[in-house]
Amino acid sequence: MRFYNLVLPVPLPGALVYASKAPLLPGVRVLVPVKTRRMVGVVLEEVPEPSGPWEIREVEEVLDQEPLIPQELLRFLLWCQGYYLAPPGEVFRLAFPPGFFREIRRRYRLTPAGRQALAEGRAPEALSWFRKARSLRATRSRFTEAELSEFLARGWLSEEEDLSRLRPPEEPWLEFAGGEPLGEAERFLAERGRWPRRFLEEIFGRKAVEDLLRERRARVVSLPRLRRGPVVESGERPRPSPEQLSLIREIERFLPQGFTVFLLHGVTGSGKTLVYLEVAERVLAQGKSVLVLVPEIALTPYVETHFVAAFGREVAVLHSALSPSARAAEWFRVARGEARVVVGTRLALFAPLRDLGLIVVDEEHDPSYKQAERLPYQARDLALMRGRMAGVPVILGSATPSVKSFYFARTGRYRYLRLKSRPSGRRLPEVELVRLSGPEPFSSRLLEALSETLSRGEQALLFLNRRGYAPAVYCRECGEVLGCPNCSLTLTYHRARGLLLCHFCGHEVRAFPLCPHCQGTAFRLSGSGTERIEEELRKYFPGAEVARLDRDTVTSEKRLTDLLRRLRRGEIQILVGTQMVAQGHDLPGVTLVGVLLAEGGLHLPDYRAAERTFQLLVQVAGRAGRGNLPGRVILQTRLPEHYVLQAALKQDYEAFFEEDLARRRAFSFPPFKRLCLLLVTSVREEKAREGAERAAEFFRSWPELEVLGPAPAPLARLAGRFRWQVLLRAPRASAFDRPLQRFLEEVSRWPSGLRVTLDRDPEELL
DNA sequence: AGTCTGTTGGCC
DNA sequence: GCCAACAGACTG
Repeated sequence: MRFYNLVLPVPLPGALVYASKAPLLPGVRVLVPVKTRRMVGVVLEEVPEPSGPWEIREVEEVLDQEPLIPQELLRFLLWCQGYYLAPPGEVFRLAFPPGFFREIRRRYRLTPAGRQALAEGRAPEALSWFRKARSLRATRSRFTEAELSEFLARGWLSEEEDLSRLRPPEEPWLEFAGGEPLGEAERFLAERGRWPRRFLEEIFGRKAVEDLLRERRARVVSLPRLRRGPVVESGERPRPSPEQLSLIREIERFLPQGFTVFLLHGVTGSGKTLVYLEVAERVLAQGKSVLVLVPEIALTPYVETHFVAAFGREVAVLHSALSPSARAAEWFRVARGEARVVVGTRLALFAPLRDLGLIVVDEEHDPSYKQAERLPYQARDLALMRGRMAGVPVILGSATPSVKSFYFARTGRYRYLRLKSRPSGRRLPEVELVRLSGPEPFSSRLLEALSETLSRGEQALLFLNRRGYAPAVYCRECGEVLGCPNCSLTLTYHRARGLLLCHFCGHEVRAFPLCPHCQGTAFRLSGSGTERIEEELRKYFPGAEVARLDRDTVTSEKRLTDLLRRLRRGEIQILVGTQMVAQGHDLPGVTLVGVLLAEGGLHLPDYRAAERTFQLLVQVAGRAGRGNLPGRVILQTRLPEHYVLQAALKQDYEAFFEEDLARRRAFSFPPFKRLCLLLVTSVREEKAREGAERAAEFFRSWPELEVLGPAPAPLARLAGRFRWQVLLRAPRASAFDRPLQRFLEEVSRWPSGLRVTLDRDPEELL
């Protein structure tokens, strides 16, 4: 018997030991019994026979012939686990497509006998629900234990284990048999070696494919499904400019040195993608693989198209909008080394690439790289660690680098590469600040600019980071604001839906209820959201077509592309939107960009609020004048003197950076110190407070740590739970390791009813 | 004693 | 995360 440490898909603090007669390689998956359940486990390492008091159970089945997770990734996952102090099962789940690493559950399904009983009316109509296979959990909410066992005893239901989705979906491919290719279809196949039968039949017809098989010019093999990628003509890559070429040379000069970080600073459209492509080509030629991270699902098609044009089906795409089977198939192509380039969002960081040779993080400043829920990891930061552990270069690209990355470039830890030239023929937009006073959402300056733009037949984009009609509603009688009963947030009025909504927990009430304080019936709306702005614009410009782009109007990918298409065709004159409009869409007809409240977001309790606002303003401004016409940007603000607005006015990144860095130095924020945020929540307020006080007390005994708090979180109550927080500060990240470890051990002995979450390197202090 | 409901410890 | 075991409340 041999013994192995296994990671299981449950939030256990460590690995468990199982026995196996056959030797197992680290990184393979096995099926094991856990208490009364069965689960997939991942082999970590062989261990000596343990002498603990528990019984060692045996591995039931080996799921993979070869490890799907390369050694390098395995080590990286363990590092992540140690850094975030998360259960290894939670971290390992990130490294698999949905379904590959999970508990195996029972399902119940109608048998032929059950079907017949239903048809003859002998079985209750409710039984027809089992025409689809159903989980035990879903079944329990509909039927009692007694009913279920009766159905089983009568033979109407069968019980089975759900072993689907443990492996990727496959499909038949044709493999070229060799020799001199004859005919069109055969030449096409010979060029590729093998290709999905489905696609061959689409191009050459069913008969041609059958002929190939009958004449034994090709054979059928089963391989992972190939995703239908973008249709791209290959070989039309532009040549790098002299400026790009010198940067490419610079990066290539450092390739043999292993881990090096490059910060590629260049405006959108300045050709960063071409630099990535050229370096990637060099790395692939050395037989290594390339990982390219993009912040948003919506940006993958753009980057994907360029990479597919260059590297064809060596490119795999990974993001959460792929169907589970598509994601599994793409993932498996990567694990088997069939795709050596991965383009994807933050989850692609954990792609099982073999012989990793390069990591690219595009738009590295983007806040989407930080996962907000569950395990709060920062994919950009982790990409640097994966690069360091694998000994490979990392390129961070951005038009507005994060303060942290720019600081490291300044101090020489990263190599700084600047792409200065703009895409040909495009001038910097003309930016102006307009002071906003009084409650009106529009300044006269903006209204004038809008009518000028419309009269020239051009388009305008207005930006306001607040959806709904009015962000707050006050009672006219007692003056109280209508708040969410579960959260410490005001309810937002959505006029079209006739509802008051909590934007956090989704709580909704019909507009307008009685005032919960005084039973008053009259209300006053305060402030404006995109819905109200849209309405006002219709009043000011009755002839213009006004459209709105926010989460309320854009509920699907299709509606977004429809809206953007209408805009490009000139069917829309004014588009109002939340930050969705800031994201990299190319809108050639837009010559005027208006930001209704440019300092919105600056007041947030977040040391990066200034950075985020500046980046957003530069990005929104970049939407103006991307076609042949010059662009104009109007930033409305109540704080025109603020350094962020002054820097945005001049579109001067370095001015912003210097000022922001000085502030961070003065207040001991990153990059000068490291932070860790501890959140204690409970349905009982005093429990949350006591927990936070105990935590603060605990950390005060560690001399290297500075304890700020405890204090109620800025969002003091969310979804019915009270929230208290403690902020820890230290000179080095490693100073947190021991104290946090000890703390988590202690928390496990605390009475229940409290939830403690850790956020290492928090980016928002909410 | 039997039955139901809510809480809690531990998974090898 | 989830199950089983347990405690306590209520029933007959």
